[in-house]
Amino acid sequence: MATDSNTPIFPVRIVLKRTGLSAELLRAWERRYGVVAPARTKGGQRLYSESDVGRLALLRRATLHGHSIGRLSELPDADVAGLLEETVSLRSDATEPTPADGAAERTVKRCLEAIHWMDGAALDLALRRAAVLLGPVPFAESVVAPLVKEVGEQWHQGRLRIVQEHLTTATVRQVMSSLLAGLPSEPTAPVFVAATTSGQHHELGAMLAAAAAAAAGWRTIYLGSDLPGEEIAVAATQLHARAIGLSIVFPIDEAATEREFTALASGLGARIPVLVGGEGARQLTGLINRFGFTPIDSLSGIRSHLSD
Amino acid sequence: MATDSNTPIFPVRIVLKRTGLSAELLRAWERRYGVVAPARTKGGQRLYSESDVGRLALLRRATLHGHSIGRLSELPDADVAGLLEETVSLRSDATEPTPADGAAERTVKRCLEAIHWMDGAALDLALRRAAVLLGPVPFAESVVAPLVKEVGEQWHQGRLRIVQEHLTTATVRQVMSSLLAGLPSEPTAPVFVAATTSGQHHELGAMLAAAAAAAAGWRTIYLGSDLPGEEIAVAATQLHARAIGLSIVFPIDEAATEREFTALASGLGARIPVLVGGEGARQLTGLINRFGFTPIDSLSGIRSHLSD
DNA sequence: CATTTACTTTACAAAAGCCGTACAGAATGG
DNA sequence: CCATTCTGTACGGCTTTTGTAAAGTAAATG
Repeated sequence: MATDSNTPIFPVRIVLKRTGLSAELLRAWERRYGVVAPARTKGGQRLYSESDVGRLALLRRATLHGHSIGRLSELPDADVAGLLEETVSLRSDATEPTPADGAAERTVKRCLEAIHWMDGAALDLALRRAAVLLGPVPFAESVVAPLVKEVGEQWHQGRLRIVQEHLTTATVRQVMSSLLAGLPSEPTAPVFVAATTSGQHHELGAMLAAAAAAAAGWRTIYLGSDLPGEEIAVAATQLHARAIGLSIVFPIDEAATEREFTALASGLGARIPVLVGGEGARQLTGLINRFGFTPIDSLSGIRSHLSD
Repeated sequence: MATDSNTPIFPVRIVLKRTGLSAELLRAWERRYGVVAPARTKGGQRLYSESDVGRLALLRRATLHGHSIGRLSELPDADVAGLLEETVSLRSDATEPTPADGAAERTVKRCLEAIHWMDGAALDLALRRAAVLLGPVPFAESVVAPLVKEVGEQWHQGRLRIVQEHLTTATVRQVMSSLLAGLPSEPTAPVFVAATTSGQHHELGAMLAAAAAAAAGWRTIYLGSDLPGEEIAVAATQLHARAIGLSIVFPIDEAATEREFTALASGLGARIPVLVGGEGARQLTGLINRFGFTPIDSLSGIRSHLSD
């Protein structure tokens, strides 16, 4: 092929965009540590290859997690990736604070501010920054989930307008879906169907479930919000889904939910596990168990359930 | 064959229209980089072939995404397309050059098929391919708009299930929003607010309006569907919107729509133009005019209105 | 034949890059 | 604690790249 991952083709501005580095810093890294050695045009301008970009993005994430560029620069890509993986996973159980750690809270705060001013661009920017910094899964767990919860509460208390909630939904959805698009998915992987039952208009919970499933390697189909149980059943059957994720937030209407569950359960020929999350799941555990569904109270809960 | 994609038939002015290039720039590209070598008439005027136009459109889009024309000019079409896909954040399995003409119709057909089988991945892929190939505006006009219309009709006739409509919405939304994210936007550009009034759950019309506005250089805020008129007014005021886009599809309920319009109009302090599109706009022109709003019947209608 | 459209060449200017150098805050190591 | 790196950032002068404009001529159009 004419363009493999070592063909120098990307001008510096694209590299900056994709890695989030500043021009000065990138040049400093090259000059001082030789992190990459881009080809040059006749006139002397840099031309980077796909693998250069990958390495730079990796290095940047690693530095943001506290590693020093001087040391990293001597390591091959694989080692950097290993190191990064190690630190990120360490953080989750060792609760050792790293520089990137307060980032989640700060991002949530900044997002709430942006939502208050209805500044969609700022919201988008803050979210994307955090997404790059943290990686898809921690981003979903430590930024989106708390943000959604907070927005839900404020909206419930009348401290946020409907538009603000809508704007949040639209923006978060954009960011999440562009993240999901970046996750690899095997055509043979088991299928996960995410949706929200009739009357449930808050779709971010389902979106989060979809993200968690996708990150766990499942092929994820996101059906959106406000779907009759019967329809969900049809889709799940036709798609040979191996699991279904529902989100119930508000209103928490036990009778209506029961109707939907009944329709869903009777429409499902085979026994397909149904995971139910969201604020509503906490309050309706009885109902959920009665149908043989599984209540979920955190994103990591989804992950562990999907591992089976 | 008399007219294959290499037959030179297009005079320069058509090419300018279709690619969005300026005459000077096009000639500069030919002179300096030899991006295409059009045939000439006896008198020396340029005649471009279909594949020339395709290549030029592709190159233009790639440059807008930050690639430098000097490098791109050395690459064959397929590589440019590959690069573009990559930088617009897609993964490609390469192959299939297809810089062809009936692409739009074929894509719509393929999409309908995918929708029928609820194959979200295939739908996504088909849409993204077409989006890269055609560019945002033609994509919206010649693929998304017809597709949405067709899906709406089939759904209305009961030939499509609710899930299928939802799946379509979710997927199209993803693709569109990743496209929109790629469009440049000046912080000083006028603001366009797109939404759907209460009771209107079909949001793709508003999404299309948002795309058209963004492509015309506006800063676009997409608020989503099912919003009370009052809320739209608040958002538009706070954001200093210079225009508002609404989409009305179904149900076409004149009384309800009038209520929403009243709330919207009374909430808008300054006179802000309100564009109303969708199937409903055709049937409610009287109402729309009564409020001083502007009925819109095509995407290009939006564009021309926003030029003022 | 007059007006519009298109062509070529030449030139200019803004944008984007490059480099060297410098500086300040943080981290490191005695 | 202080001195010494290590790192990120900034400035200023220069080159390359790219888009746009001007001037003069020729072709097309009605």
